[in-house]
This record gives sequence, C-alpha cells and structure tokens, in this order.
Amino acid sequence: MTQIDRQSIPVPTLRRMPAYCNYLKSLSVKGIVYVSTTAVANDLNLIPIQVRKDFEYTRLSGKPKIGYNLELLIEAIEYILGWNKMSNAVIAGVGNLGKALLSYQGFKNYGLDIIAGIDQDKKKHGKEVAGRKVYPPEQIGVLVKENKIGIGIITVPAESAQLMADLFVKNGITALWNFAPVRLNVPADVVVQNENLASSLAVLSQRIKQQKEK
Amino acid sequence: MTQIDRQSIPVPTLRRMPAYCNYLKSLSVKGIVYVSTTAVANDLNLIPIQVRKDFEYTRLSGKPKIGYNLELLIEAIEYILGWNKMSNAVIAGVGNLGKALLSYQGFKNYGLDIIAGIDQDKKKHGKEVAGRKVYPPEQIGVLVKENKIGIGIITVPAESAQLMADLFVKNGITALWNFAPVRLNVPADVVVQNENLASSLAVLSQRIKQQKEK
DNA sequence: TTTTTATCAATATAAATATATCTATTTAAG
DNA sequence: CTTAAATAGATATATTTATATTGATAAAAA
Ligand SMILES: NC(=O)c1ccc[n+]([C@@H]2O[C@H](COP(=O)([O-])OP(=O)(O)OC[C@H]3O[C@@H](n4cnc5c(N)ncnc54)[C@H](O)[C@@H]3O)[C@@H](O)[C@H]2O)c1
Ligand SMILES: NC(=O)c1ccc[n+]([C@@H]2O[C@H](COP(=O)([O-])OP(=O)(O)OC[C@H]3O[C@@H](n4cnc5c(N)ncnc54)[C@H](O)[C@@H]3O)[C@@H](O)[C@H]2O)c1
Repeated sequence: MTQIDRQSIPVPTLRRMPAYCNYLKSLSVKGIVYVSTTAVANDLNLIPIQVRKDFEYTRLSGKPKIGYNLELLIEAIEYILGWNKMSNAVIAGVGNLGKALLSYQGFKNYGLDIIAGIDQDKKKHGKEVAGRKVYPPEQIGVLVKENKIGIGIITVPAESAQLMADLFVKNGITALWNFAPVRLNVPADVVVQNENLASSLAVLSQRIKQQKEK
Repeated sequence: MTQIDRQSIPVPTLRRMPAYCNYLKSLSVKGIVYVSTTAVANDLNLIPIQVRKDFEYTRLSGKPKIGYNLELLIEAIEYILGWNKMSNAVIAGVGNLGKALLSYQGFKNYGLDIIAGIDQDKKKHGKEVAGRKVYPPEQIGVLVKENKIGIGIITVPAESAQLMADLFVKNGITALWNFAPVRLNVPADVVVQNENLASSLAVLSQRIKQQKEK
C-alpha cells in the first residue's frame, strides 16, 4: 500500500500522539514556528524515522532543512485526537479513583469533560467533587439526554463494573473507559477501553527482574 | 529459534498475564483442577492459539483433552509476574491520584506494597492515608534504607516529576512508576514505567471516531 | 553560482506479534 | 480394545510495527 489510509492509524502511533501534542505546544509558546523531526525525536527520546512516520498520518508535509509548520502540526494532531472538540462524560463510582479523575484538570486539554458523577452511596448524592455533582444511578438517563454524554467512565469495584456497563449501554452510551480489573461484556458496537494498572505493573516487575539479572 | 527464551517474554504476553492469573484464581476457588486453553480463551475473549502461546512461557505443558494443571499454572504465572513476593514502594505526591493509589487494596495481590507517602505539603506530614504515613521529601533516604524500597511511584504535578525522579534515583531507587505526563530523564540502569492516561484516551477517541463513521 | 548540509519522502528490510495449519497424544466413548 | 474427539505442541504464515536505506529538495554556506 503506497497511500496511507488515514482511517487506520496504528495504535502505537496514536499513543505517541499526545506526547507530540504536548511537546509541540510547549515549543509553540516559545514562539517557534518550524520544527524538524530530528529535534522532536531528540527531545522525546525517540528516533527521527519513527517521528516522521507518525507525522505522515497528519497528511502534512514538511520542508527539508526546515521541518514542519508547528501550528499546522498541532492542529492536525488535535484533529486526529479529537482534542479540538469536547466530549462529555459521566463517571460511575465516586470513590478514591473516581474522585481523583473528577478532580483532574488535565482532561480539559484532552477534549474530555467529566460533567457528573454517579454513585450508589446515598451520602454522596448532591455533593460536589471539583464542582461536579454526584447523582444516583437512576439519574443516568436524564444526564445522558440533557448533556450529550458520549463516554461512560467506570470506577466502581470490580463486582459492580458489569452492572454499570449495562446501565450505561442501556442509556445509549457507546463508549466506555473501564478502570475496573474485569473484562466487560458489551454489544459489538460499544467501544471499551480498559485501563489496567495490573498490566503495567506486570511489565514493570518483569523489567525490574531483568535489570537485576544484569 | 525453537526453544523459548524465558528471559524475553513479549510485552503483550506480559500484559495479558494478570488477566490470566485473576481468571485462573477465580476458577481455582470453584475447585476446578484442570483448564484448557480453549476454555480460557472463550472466557477472556481471546483465541486459543494465543492463550497457548502465552502459556508456553510458563514452561509448563498441558495434557491433550484435559488442559493445564490450574495450581501449577497460577504458581508459574505468579512467579513470572513476581507476585509471589512483595516489593516495597514509596509514593511521591499524596494528592488526588496519590491518595487513590495509596488506598487501593488491589496492589497487595499484585505483589506491591506502598509503605509510605512523600509530600511537600507540611500539612500532610505525619498524617495517614489508608494506614500509610506521609513524610517530607527529606525523609526518602531513611525510608529507603529502613524498608528495602525497590519502586518509586511518582504522582506529583508534571513540573515536579523530574525533581522527584532525581531524588528517588539519588537515594538508590532503580525503578520508577510515573503517572505524571512527562518523560523522565534517568540513568540507563533505572527502569521507568510511564502510565499515561492521555495515550489511552487518544486510542479511545480514535475508536469512537471510527465507530461513528460506520 | 556551486557546493554542502540537513531534512523530508519514498521505499525496503527487519523484528515482533498474531494467527493458521498440521501432527501427535491422550482420554473418553463405543 | 478400538476408535473418535479434543487439544497440546510444533511449525508455518500473515500482519503489524519498527528501523534502515536511498534519493530528492530546499536552505545556507562557500
Ligand atoms: N484506587 C486505585 O488506585 C485503583 C487503581 C486501579 C484500579 N482501580 C479500580 O477502580 C475501581 C474503583 O476503585 P476505588 O479505589 O476508587 O474504590 P472505592 O471503593 O474507593 O470506590 C468505589 C465507589 O463506587 C461506588 N459504587 C459501588 N457500587 C456501585 C454501583 N453499583 N453503582 C454506583 N456506584 C457504586 C461506591 O459507593 C464507591 O464510592 C475498582 O474497580 C478498582 O479495582 C482503582
Ligand atoms: N488525578 C488524576 O486523575 C490524574 C490522572 C492522570 C495523571 N495524573 C497526574 O498525576 C499527577 C498528580 O495528579 P493529582 O491530581 O493527584 O494532583 P494533586 O495536585 O492533587 O496532587 C499533587 C501532590 O503532589 C504534592 N507535591 C507537589 N510538588 C511536590 C514536590 N516537589 N515534592 C513532593 N510533593 C509534591 C502536592 O503537595 C500534592 O499533594 C500529575 O502529574 C497529574 O498530571 C493525575
């Protein structure tokens, strides 16, 4: 295939995109206008070839000896990531992790707005976390309708995660971000992104082991 | 290569290991003794070939028509993951995320014990989060010496992350789990595992986009 | 202007990972 | 005891991702 299929950006490339975006923005505030893949690679501990390959998915082209136009590049990456327009989300489970995510200001830069929390715990109903109200599960329907919720975030204990997923799906949410360590069963048209700290820890443990063997 | 090199387990395999482990343990409590890769694959939405490939890294062999011995399999995976023996960790930054991680009971099953918190904020010193005390940064040295700390967890704001990394490294910690959205500069012999929610969100956004195009 | 140099772009190769196929083995059923 | 079915294990192939190579191009230097 000689032409790059814009629709199928490799996942590893996609995962590097936010880092590019943040880095490029940091250059932008310094008043820099052009950036070369060599420079990017150098600062992000990558190799230039990989950066160039990744940038190809923006459909932009750079100028030899000069590099890419910073503004256009940022715009293109933000477009790819969907960071240029906000998606509304609701988070189910306002416990330790749920509160942390609700309080996190960084998501705004990533095009994500968690507009409300859902929790079983009656004591939490009506309370606010970082300016976002907590509602009982029965309220999901209303919340979704009134706020164009696209994403459901799951931070309830593992045993309730499937229940919450079902509730989200029943109310028309088709994208789930799941922090509970379980595999969710959902209809084929629902997208699930699992966040699994155990997986990361597994990789870290292994690397520590190998490090010790040297 | 016909013989599998035990030392170099592919990262994707490694990332699946915790899910296997949890699943197998759930079978174990039901009194099941043997499990086939077909059954595992079925329940975890994987394909049997992949499960079999992954299990090869345990160096165990299963019996046709029967499967693998559950106990041995769990033991082998826990050994690979290092979950059979505890590693002590310290977490720097007892804010929203830091508190959530400190409070998380799941890590105990993953061989990780976060024994203390480190924070700049004087108001937090001496306080406890989930039974773990919070200390000022100057205390790291003592903590490391007294508790055989192997892992430093970084949940401070991005701008302080490098500072914390340096402090950890200076005190002999050679493995970092970094939740701040920055790339850390560390000596070559220090292992860094970056946890990047932005990356995951990028993948999710993209999948939502593709979903809509259908 | 000509040469040099940095960098992009296109193409090729390699490595890692996932999937498929085939054979041998074991057990359970007949 | 024989046979059929299930499944591990070995090997082969395909796919995806990473890296290397080569040539073209534009800017800066000679
Ligand atoms: N805390 C962490 O650092 C961490 C790390 C990794 C994964 N996780 C996972 O995230 C999830 C939440 O962890 P946590 O530490 O925040 O737990 P938590 O117990 O602090 O919070 C869970 C919250 O969910 C609510 N809840 C329970 N059942 C519910 C239901 N059916 N409907 C609505 N709300 C319900 C509870 O009231 C509580 O507020 C767990 O699945 C955990 O495994 C947490
Ligand atoms: N909260 C989230 O859900 C979330 C999600 C993804 C990433 N992160 C990242 O995790 C990090 C922490 O996020 P947070 O929401 O917990 O922030 P926070 O502001 O709630 O907590 C930060 C804590 O670090 C402490 N701190 C600051 N500088 C320090 C220093 N030099 N030494 C020691 N302690 C110091 C502060 O006192 C505070 O307690 C950030 O880098 C953030 O980008 C957070």
